[in-house]
Amino acid sequence: MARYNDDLKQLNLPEIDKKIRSFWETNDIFKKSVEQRPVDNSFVFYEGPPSANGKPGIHHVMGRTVKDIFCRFQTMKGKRVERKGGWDTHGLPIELSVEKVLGITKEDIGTKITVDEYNAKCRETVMQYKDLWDDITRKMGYWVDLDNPYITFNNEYIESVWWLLGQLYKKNLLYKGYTIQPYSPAAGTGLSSHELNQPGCYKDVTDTTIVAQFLTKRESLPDFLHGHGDVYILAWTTTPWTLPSNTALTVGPKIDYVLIKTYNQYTFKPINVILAKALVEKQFAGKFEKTDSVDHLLSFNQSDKKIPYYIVTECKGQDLVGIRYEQLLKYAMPYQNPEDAFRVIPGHFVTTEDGTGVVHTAPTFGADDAKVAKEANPEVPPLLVMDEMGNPVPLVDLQGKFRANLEEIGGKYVKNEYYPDGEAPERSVDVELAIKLKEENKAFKVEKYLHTYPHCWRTDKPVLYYPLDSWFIRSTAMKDKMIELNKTINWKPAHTGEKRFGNWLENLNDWNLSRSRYWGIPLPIWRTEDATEECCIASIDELTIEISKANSSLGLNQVTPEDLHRPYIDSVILVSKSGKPMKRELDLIDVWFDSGAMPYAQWHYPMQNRDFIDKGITFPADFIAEGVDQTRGWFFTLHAIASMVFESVAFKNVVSNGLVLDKDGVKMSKRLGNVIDPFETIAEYGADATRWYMISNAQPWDNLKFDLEGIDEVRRKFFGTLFNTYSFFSLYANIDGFCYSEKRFPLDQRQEIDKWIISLLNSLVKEVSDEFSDYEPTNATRKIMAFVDEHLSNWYVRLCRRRFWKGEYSDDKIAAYQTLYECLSTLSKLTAPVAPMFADWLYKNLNDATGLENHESVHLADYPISDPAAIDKDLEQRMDYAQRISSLVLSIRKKEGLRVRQPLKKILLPILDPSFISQIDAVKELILSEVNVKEIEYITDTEGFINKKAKANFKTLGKLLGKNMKAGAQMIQEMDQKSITELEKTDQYIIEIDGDRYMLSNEGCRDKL
RNA sequence: AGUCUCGUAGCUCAGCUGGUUAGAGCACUACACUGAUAAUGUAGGGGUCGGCGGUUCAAGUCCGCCCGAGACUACCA
Repeated sequence: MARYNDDLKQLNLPEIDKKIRSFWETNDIFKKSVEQRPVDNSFVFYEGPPSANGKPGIHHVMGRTVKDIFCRFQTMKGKRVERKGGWDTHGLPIELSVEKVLGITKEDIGTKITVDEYNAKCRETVMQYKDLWDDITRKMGYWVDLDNPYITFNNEYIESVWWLLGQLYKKNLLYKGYTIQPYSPAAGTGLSSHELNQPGCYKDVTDTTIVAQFLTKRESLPDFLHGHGDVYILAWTTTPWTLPSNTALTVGPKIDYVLIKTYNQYTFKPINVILAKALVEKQFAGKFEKTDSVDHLLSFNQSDKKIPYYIVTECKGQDLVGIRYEQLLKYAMPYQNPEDAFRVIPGHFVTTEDGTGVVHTAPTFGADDAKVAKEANPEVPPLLVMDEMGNPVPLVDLQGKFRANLEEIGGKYVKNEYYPDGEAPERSVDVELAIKLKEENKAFKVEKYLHTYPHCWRTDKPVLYYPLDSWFIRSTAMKDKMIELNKTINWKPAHTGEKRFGNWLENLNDWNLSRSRYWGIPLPIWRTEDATEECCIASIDELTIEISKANSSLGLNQVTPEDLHRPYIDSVILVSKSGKPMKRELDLIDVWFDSGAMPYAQWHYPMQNRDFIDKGITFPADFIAEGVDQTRGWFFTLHAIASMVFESVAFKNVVSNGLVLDKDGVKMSKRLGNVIDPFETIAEYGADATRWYMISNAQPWDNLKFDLEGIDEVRRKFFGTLFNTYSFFSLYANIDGFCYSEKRFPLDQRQEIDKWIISLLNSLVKEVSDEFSDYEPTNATRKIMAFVDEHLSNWYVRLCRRRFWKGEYSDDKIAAYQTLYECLSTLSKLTAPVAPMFADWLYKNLNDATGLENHESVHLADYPISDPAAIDKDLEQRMDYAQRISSLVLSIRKKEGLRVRQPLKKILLPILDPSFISQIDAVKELILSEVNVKEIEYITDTEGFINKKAKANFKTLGKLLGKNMKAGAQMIQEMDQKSITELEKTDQYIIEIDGDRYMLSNEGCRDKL
């Protein structure tokens, strides 16, 4: 006779893990679970590819648990859920780790090591931890196809990416332009924000700051500024070396400004200066004193201790817009439209927190500056000059030196830090300029100032903000489309989509695609030397055709490279329409484009599998999940590419999970040694307990304070209880030989308590399915836990124990077995998405013994469907009464010192309405045996035992009584027995408060005993 | 600096559109059970709901400010 497996004397989750894992592998359960479902009923899931360059951490277990849960759930709901794995193989972290291993820096590439050697090393390194990843994937029970993953460095993948870029190019969404980017002159490279955010990059530095006096041109002044003599505008800078590149002053249109008469503290010349009203006291602190008398001002003498200042008039920033001024330092003029330079423009970013409320604007060295200058009408030109080659260039070169032809500052580094050791001059350019301005009556104030400033993580020297040439995607052109499409996406949690992602889209900038690196997807754009002609290659075939054109036209002998990476692709020369040679733009593309391209590139679309996308078979995704940190990363790039190329969303539902912190809420880091090793955790506690803990403890999008004791609690409390329940069942079922071979008893032939637990079970099935459908796994697990612990184990099994061991193999006993079996079997399915191994172990133990279903694994079974006919809410309610009355009685016993062992004759139960009696009668026996009492006597108010009290129903009465609510509640509380009886009978009771009469009904008062 | 999230018992978390005495689990204490026993059950103590102010008859819940934690974006004269 078939037996229920009872090998395990006590719960051993790691043991179960091992058994089930090997069962899955030998029997190909994952594959079967996917393939048994129809192709035309798919649930599309995208795997955000991890980089195998780092080791898997506990947070990866978290993220992948979320992914796994919904994929497994949908599979059991009958969907075909393909789960193609993938590897992210490009990007800076990989380059950095290679450089670390080889002990080289970027400068060495091309000298100490060739580009192809370097790239070969990257290719090799990127998969260094693949085995660890495959291992954790298996051990944590994450089902994803590891055999056919997409790999972003493959030619097919790159080709799809090129095709996408080609689409953007055709739509005129790709362009080359310059932006201000962090740049390290010492390292000769632009820095990404990722690099800038390395720890220790922001340091406190003391800089020489200048409040400069910009002399306005009289004829451009508005009327109210006339007649005061020379008027200067004050502007503050922490980077005086940018002053020669100044081309505008920016004011806040709504900010209040004042005109002040005073004297320059260095030259003592009388001056009139304009600055923000809010900053007057800050700028005129110390040496200055305010005066209301013009005479006092005029009588000022150099030997006076304090310099007086007098406020002449005030105005709004808007009134200053358009004023022109003399160039402060005349080293060079903008090569284009110099007549539009040196004027006051409006800018909304201006604040009055620091400085003067007027921003010195040098469009070549500040991102805000460049933006506001562009927005001005007419556009303010940046200070660019022509170099020997006839190219427009800023006054500072790529080494961080002023250009040679700039008089005394020519050839000098803009910061002393850039000089080789020991060669820095005593006076930095900043100081030199400060002195010069002081002497020329152009400096209002020179001060040292302490602030944080970013430094290059490699050279440890300050970063420069510098205009660099880059390729951009004109995402701003598609902004509205992206916003509109985002509104159709179901974000979990909603605020990540509405706020974080929504705000990001509202403030969208063009996407800077360029990266000047070596290991990544090359930009497929070729240009002639003079940049007048260009082409964008969208496939390998196209490249081959263009190469042969170039070969015949230019007499070359090129072949299509086997590897599309640098350096091979760099040597390809194409020919333009007019017959000129074209070279590839040397940049690589942002790796984020790689991952955003994954819906298409994973299938080598459109060169292969056209239908997958065109017919919507694998696009868009029904579901994706990743950390919140991907909001501007993967979530955005997926969305941007889908919006721009396909005018579609890329995903319909997205779960963004939070961080995994240590148990004290501190971020895990190697430095602090608070990192949890996922392998150890799973080996010790089992994958299921780990997964269940992570999901049930906090919502996936809240940060999780990861505490091993929490896993232990889940193991004991939840899995332990379920295991014990099963052990209990199998112990007696094996003795009695129950194999569910008898016909299933209809519910109405079973005991009240059987009907009850089956009713609850069906309610649970509905709730849990709804929660999973709604991407709420935490609620689902919490509901299952409550059922298992509170109802199944603590009530059903405990009260029914006797039925399992007492007497013959009777119908009642069989009914009990059937009931418990059904609960356990259903639970195995309900829990399968979260605890796939334990669930399968439980399912197989049950089903292998009874053969009731023909599935070899729970993951091939269908998710349970709630049977509404089995749900009896009245029954659920009266059992709830029974539980509560029992608890109440036990509590009274406790208070009175009457042990449960001591039988009591009867309990008195006050009854408020007659339906209550029939409800209690149905569960009477349960209560009596539970509390060891012989009988229950119902008492009603007619017998005078009950002292009734009425209580206000605040919710309904609040509207009626308004501010008299408090008094009313008090009056109701004090109602006597007669009035209460009266109220119950007539359904009305009149109270009077402050002369106002109110008529109350039963609805407004609630009986309370 | 900005945007967003969070702050409820020693710990981890529930508290729906504002409504009566703010709830679970763990831990702790006491007890019961001894045919689920390296298991199970019951009872109990424990909270000025981060702080201040406002709206309201009524605020853990709504609004403002502040404090603290975290994430992202930016680094700005």
